[in-house]
Amino acid sequence: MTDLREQVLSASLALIEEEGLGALSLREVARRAGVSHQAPYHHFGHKEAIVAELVARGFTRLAERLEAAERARGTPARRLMRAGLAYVNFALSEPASFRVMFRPELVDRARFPASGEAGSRAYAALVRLVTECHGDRRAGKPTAAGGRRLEALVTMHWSMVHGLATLLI
Amino acid sequence: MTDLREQVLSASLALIEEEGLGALSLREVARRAGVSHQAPYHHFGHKEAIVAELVARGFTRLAERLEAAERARGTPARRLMRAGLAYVNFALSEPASFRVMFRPELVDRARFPASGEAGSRAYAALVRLVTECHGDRRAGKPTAAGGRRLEALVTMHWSMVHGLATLLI
DNA sequence: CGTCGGACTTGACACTGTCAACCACGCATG
DNA sequence: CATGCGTGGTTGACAGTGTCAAGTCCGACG
Repeated sequence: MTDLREQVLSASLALIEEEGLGALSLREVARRAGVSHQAPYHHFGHKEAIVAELVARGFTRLAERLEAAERARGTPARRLMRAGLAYVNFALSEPASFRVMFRPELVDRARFPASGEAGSRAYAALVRLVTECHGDRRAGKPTAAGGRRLEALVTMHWSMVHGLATLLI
Repeated sequence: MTDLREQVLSASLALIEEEGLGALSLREVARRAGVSHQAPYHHFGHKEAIVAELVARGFTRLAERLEAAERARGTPARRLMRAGLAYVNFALSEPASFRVMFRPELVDRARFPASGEAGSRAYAALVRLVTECHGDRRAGKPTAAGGRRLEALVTMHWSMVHGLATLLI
């Protein structure tokens, strides 16, 4: 009724959740919002812009959850564990957002910088968590030499928890 | 010219490689093969069937590479490492296949069992490699109790190498 | 010779994203 | 007060898509 923009976004998310990402159609979304097929287009310009906004908001919410885990009490390892759980929980509670977020070819991050920034924010939280955790802990097997070892560690953790989340949904 | 079926498959792969997965269109493929827009349809029935065949062939080639790594000489750990390299190399040498293979919602594995079987074959090779490797090696941190520990280990390795491969392309 | 089946074509349909022009209304300004 | 204008909305069109239906061609086989 009131704020069509929000209505379009939530209808898109619902549609993705119900019928899969391929079924996301501006016209169907408009139909669900009870509005003509060009009304959403007036708010967003391209279909890509809708997806970009969904991605940006999703990453923002994910970043918030990770940052909350960061502020939790306990050892660094415990905080990292909490963040991993938060990641998986996010994927389970918002599968539509999660799926759309990790489909980089859907939205050109150069043209929609907000999406990229939100993603970077979540990634930065993960980097902090891992560095903090491995500052006083030795790594299991020293993957490689040089300063890129940290990056490799982050990739390792991220890949593991992301793979798990993907398998669960 | 001769075998339209093969021509359609390779044209599809080329199209995905050039313009991304979203641009895969039966009609464009037909155009490239210099044939009417219904000729491919006659060979495959649905668009999904083309993708399913691409997926099945991709997984078969990946499985072959993993099995080759399995037969290599050296310690189990070395063989596992070789398999990981083979995995990443596959992703880099056939990025179009790789991308289409790990998009489960594109092809319904119940309706196209060949795709699922090829995937299982690759997964089975990975399971053998990991079990062989961790039979005489202790795990770094015992993730959980019960017989599902092996499965968790496989997921861990697979997620790591898959995440790496995804990041590289 | 006939006919039969597979490979292929042409033509249509509903659907999509997007462009263009048009309408209604609230609001600041001449 | 009238005027113009931007904002949110509409209808109508266009090219492109996947898919269905019917027709055409041609070689193999009775």
